[in-house]
Amino acid sequence: MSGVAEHPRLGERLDRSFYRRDSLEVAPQLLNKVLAHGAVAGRIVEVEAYRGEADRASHAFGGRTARNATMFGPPGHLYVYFTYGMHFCANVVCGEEGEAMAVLLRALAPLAGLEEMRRRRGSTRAAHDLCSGPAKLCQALGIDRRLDGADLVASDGPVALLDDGTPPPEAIAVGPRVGLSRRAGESAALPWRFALRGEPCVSRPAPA
DNA sequence: ACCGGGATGTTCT
DNA sequence: GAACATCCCGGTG
Repeated sequence: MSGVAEHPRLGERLDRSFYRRDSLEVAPQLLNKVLAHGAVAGRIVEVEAYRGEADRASHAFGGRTARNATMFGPPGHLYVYFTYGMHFCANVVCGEEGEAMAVLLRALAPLAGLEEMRRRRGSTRAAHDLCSGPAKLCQALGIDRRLDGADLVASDGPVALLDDGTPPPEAIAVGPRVGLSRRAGESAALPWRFALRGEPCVSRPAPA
């Protein structure tokens, strides 16, 4: 049974065709969409595009492995990975199967289930800090490795990406991706991070 | 405000 | 053994 079905007013699921495009095109269009896991949901305010085996910053660089298998699969699925010994991060798989394109979800503005978020994240936290980072939002929504590969399009999928009718953002801040290391090389400077301008829930201040 | 280090374990060299 | 698409807390200015 899907928890999302208990809250149909949050919006309508995006369909497969939404994801079947270059991650650079999908990324800015994910802003203002809604990510929901059960009764807990937030509006997407910050994302980053990763673009397949040629992208030195991507987990897909160097080809398919056990960890990144979901990225090489069909679009419209969730790629969840574990990092730094304690955190999970979530991506949306884009493009065509085998292209290994994805969009990292970096921050949400909390919409529903704030009590549950606070219980998972720690009760002393301000609302704007519940989902203001890629690992924070996974913790707040209860997303972990069990949800790697979850289908975002299937009506009974445990995680949903929804359009709730909010219009596309008027002002999008664009800048370099966050947290990349030496291996990323020159691609670390590419402006593939997108955020809502003036949004308090982003993981760090929007670039100029 | 900024900066540094520790937590913690999976993945890849 | 090193690196890691991070986060949190405690130091200093």
